[in-house]
Amino acid sequence: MVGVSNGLTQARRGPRPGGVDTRAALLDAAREVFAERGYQGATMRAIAARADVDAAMVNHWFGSKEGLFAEAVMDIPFDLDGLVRRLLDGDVGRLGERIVRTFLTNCDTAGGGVFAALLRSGADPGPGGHHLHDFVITSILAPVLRAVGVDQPDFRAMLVTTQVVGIGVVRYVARFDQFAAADVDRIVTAVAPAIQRYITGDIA
Amino acid sequence: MVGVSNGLTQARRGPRPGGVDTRAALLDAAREVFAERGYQGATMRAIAARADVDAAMVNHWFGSKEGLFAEAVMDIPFDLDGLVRRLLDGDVGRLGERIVRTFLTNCDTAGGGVFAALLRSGADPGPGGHHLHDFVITSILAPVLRAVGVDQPDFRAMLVTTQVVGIGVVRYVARFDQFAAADVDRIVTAVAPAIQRYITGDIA
DNA sequence: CCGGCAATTCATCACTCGTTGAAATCGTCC
DNA sequence: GGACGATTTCAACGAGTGATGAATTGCCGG
Repeated sequence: MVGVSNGLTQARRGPRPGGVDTRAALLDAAREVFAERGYQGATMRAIAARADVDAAMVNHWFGSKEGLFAEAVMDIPFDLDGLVRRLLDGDVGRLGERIVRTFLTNCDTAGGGVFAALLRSGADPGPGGHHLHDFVITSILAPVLRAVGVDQPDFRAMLVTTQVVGIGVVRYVARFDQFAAADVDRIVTAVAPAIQRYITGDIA
Repeated sequence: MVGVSNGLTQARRGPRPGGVDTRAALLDAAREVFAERGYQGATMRAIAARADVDAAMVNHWFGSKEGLFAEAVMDIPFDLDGLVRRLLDGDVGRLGERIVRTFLTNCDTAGGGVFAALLRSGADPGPGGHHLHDFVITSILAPVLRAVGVDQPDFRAMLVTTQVVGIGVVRYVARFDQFAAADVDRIVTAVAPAIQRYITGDIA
């Protein structure tokens, strides 16, 4: 292919008119492609093509493919403290419900692709190998479970993780029809009691 | 690298003495590497190296990388009917326990790598994209749930899948330490009631 | 109006991938 | 024991990868 947006004539070099934000376009495209194809499967050329830009821009703006991945997927500007606080704010007996609902609504709106990218690439060798653990458990669930003050907080956090990650895989990665299309409330109703039991129930 | 087993001298061509089964060695190596690296990440050269054999043997015995994957991972000689029958044999009230235990013991012994390979490669673009669904749901859980005779069998099967797949991801793919090392009985005790509720409990 | 800086594209490099065909070697049957 | 077929390794190809450096262009301060 000769150009990027046009296959016949060569695209003009130099800055683009209209002050378009190439960096941001690359970040968006990267999240999409990483979510669809995983870290290895996402080629820089495919990402650049989706951003309608030359592949060399990845190196120009992020230094390397790994740098782009770090900024697009792992460097989530997330208010972790606020999230933990919101989860803990309310009846402990309904914490399970808040966790599922928060997870689903967050992923359904903005971060759906981010979770898929994180998980898909967590299964890849490459950067971000253990960031799923750091993110889900170390940063969120373990603090929450500790604050609740139950026994075996780490094992309980792990149990909650299995259920939440399982939902994420089925809904956002594998995209099993019936579950990917299911209503958030329906899933919350069905799953929340199971998670609640992992948090405050008898598991030993 | 010059040879395969020896970096200095060239390995002798022609059949190997002692009637070693190259095909089987390749299948075993393929299951391992596919499980570790996913479909794209597993290179034919890496698989062949683990089987201590030249990469061209993959094409000789299986035609292509995809053929090897199909036979090594997807073509599991599994007694599905027998599995379904064993699950249904016994108290319905303890079906959840049987499902988790069967899943864990099967994966811990032989098929651990197979599940990881199936899931990792299910997240890859490549062959075997929807075989996770066909295997877990269509072939196993949906028939079981239908035989039990509850309402919403498909949705219940989906819920069970989320929990089982989540355990599989955390234990065999992401390998979170605490859960990968956990005792089977401990996990069964903690998780079985949740799955049992998905099967026979109130979820709507 | 012009000089420099930043942004963008192009051409290309070295490397790895899956695949292929030929050469070499072993086992077996007559 | 000699020929033939099956098995194995080797060398190479074409495509695609991430990365790099030069060439080109627009924008902004003087």
